[in-house]
Amino acid sequence: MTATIREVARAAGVSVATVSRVVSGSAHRVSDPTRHRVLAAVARLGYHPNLVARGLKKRVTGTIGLIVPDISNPFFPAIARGIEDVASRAGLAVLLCNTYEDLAKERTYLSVLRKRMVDGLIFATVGANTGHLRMLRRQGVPVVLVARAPDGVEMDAVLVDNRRGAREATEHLLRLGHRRIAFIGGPGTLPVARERLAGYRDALQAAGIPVDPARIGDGDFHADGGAAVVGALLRRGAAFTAVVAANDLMAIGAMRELRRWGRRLPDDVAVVGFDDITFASLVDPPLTTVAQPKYRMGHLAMERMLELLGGGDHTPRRLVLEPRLIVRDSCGASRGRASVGRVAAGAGRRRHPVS
Amino acid sequence: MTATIREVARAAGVSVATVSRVVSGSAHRVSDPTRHRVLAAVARLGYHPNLVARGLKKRVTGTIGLIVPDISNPFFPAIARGIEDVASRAGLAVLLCNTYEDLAKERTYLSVLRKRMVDGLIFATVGANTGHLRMLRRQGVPVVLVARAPDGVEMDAVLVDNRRGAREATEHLLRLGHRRIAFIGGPGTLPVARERLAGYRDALQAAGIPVDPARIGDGDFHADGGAAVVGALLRRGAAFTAVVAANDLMAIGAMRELRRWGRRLPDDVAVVGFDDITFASLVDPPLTTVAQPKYRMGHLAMERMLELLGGGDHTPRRLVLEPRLIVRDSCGASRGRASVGRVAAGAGRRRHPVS
DNA sequence: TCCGAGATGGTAAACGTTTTCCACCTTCTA
DNA sequence: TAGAAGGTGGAAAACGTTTACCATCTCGGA
Repeated sequence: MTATIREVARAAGVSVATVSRVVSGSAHRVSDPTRHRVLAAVARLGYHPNLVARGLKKRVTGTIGLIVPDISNPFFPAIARGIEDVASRAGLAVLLCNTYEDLAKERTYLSVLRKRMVDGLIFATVGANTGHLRMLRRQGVPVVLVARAPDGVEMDAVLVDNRRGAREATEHLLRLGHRRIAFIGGPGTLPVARERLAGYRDALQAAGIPVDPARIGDGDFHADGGAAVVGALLRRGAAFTAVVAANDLMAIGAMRELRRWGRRLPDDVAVVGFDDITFASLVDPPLTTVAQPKYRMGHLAMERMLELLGGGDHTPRRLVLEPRLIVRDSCGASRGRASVGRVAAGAGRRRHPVS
Repeated sequence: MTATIREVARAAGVSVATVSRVVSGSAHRVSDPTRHRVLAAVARLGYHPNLVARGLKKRVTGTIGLIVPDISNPFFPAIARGIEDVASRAGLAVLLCNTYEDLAKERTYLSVLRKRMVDGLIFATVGANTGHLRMLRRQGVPVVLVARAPDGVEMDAVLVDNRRGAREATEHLLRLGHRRIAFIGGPGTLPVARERLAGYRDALQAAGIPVDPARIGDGDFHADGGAAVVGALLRRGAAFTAVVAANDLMAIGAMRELRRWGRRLPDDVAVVGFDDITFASLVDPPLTTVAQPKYRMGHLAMERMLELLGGGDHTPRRLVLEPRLIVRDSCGASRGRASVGRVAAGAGRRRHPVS
């Protein structure tokens, strides 16, 4: 079908070695006349080197695998773009795989991408289970984790301080005078979800407010899940004037559900999310949220991957970036109803609790 | 690093052929005792077949390439998911590449994925330029186009009737009594953008309303672009009571900008989008839009790819699906202010034109 | 007892590259 | 004029599989 290097060699009247030298631009010098004859033959036959064969010989494929849990959560495309930009500058292609938070699928993809199909692996997906990761590391496959990492495993990772982010979000609500703050968590199996829950607890405890399990629900990081948790809370008669969601998708779903129940946002209920996906600023009211430097995380993760690929220092490095609270309207702060000063002075207003 | 088939053979005391037979599950029978010895060796050494080598020999790699213009537009992840679900059931991995609407990047990726790195290619990205596509086809690479296809090129494609979708969106606005309808188009180079513009024109002309170029702006399919177009229209003093946007992202951007200018939605200006991305129903007001069957399109495209890969009938088939108007609040229809009947009877209300 | 048919498993040739040697020419220097 | 040095390009051995072909063994039937 496609021409092989052998046919080009025959057409140009040279050896395959010579053809290989001119098309792969190796250090070996080839005289100008031969080079031109080869190039002419290449053009005439429409030859493109077979990358699989090259990969077999050179032991590198020029592709890296990126495993994400859910490509329809805009958070991950944002990271992916950071990764891709760096990768494509380095001439690498990115093989993107979706696990839909399914560990079995993650394992399947892993064995598909196994060593040599891919030069390195970036995971944005891993839950608590780390067996396969350790195995990879033992086999010397370059791996970097991004956005999510299990605790206490020694691997390269680019993360955000989730606990601190959730704490700041909660503290912001506390400063605005809220005392009954609900929490929509992620799947309890995910470390990232547990960390955000911990941050929420930290803030409450620091303010001397007891953590009420009746105001905490487990979501699934999807909009519908966020709506479901809020619905359950309301049906159960839980009382809250504010909600912290463990990600923006759930926050947005929660807002939709709250509105369905006739609650005004942010007057009856304030909402804060996590991630700062593009749409956070486009929903109504614009969502106050804890921003993760998504593009930058992807960027850094891929740069680290490049180092690993280049045979640099292999002692794992954990990069923890700082999240940043972005105040928009969904928390009510911009309406100036409760000034931070007044609240800080202990004059927190009373809102009428939901339900 | 990783064990090779040769080492496994030595460890199990058999030939490489035997190992290959048991791990690749070929038709050739191997006795139970040998099979077990081999499997034991495989497990002991942590052997995984090198897919690159296998790909070289078998002439298939088990991966297909998916080239999309913009992964951060949720429209494409939705299609990707349809593709991936079918692909992964068939044991194929999907190599996803982003071109960011850049033809040069598209060409680069193409040459990276060139024959043998990938068994087939699904394009969701192609503009008017088809040279490289024809070339691919001539070389016998299975290609299927999804969501976007240049006119008059004979290739497999799964599309939506864009012209009709845009016409229906515009007609809906006309039925609601609007007479001054602006249009936010996509890049004029994209056939898909031109088709939607044509649909808008069709509707206006059928209603006997002249098409006013001053109410038409070219966007870029991004939210910011939609906002920019609306901003320019308003600054220019264009008069309109409704906007049709060539995609949801631009519609959402337009809504944001309209609000910045103090316009109430949908009372002052009605907005209709195209695509029905997830967030269309989550913004405020929920966006009336022309839904594309995204998941299904991906599904069908990948199924066609499977047929092509299976060596089935190679005469190109063009599948054109019907779009569906989804009425939400952004067009004002749900508020019942202008009944369809009254408007149809010629009693269309007058809204005060914008600016 | 012998022959043929299965069943089993080994040998070696691909697959399309890259790269290490090595050989041949020039050309320059002594 | 001989020898060295440097510039070119060819031969062939990998890379890790799969698979066509072949050899051997076992066993049942004549």
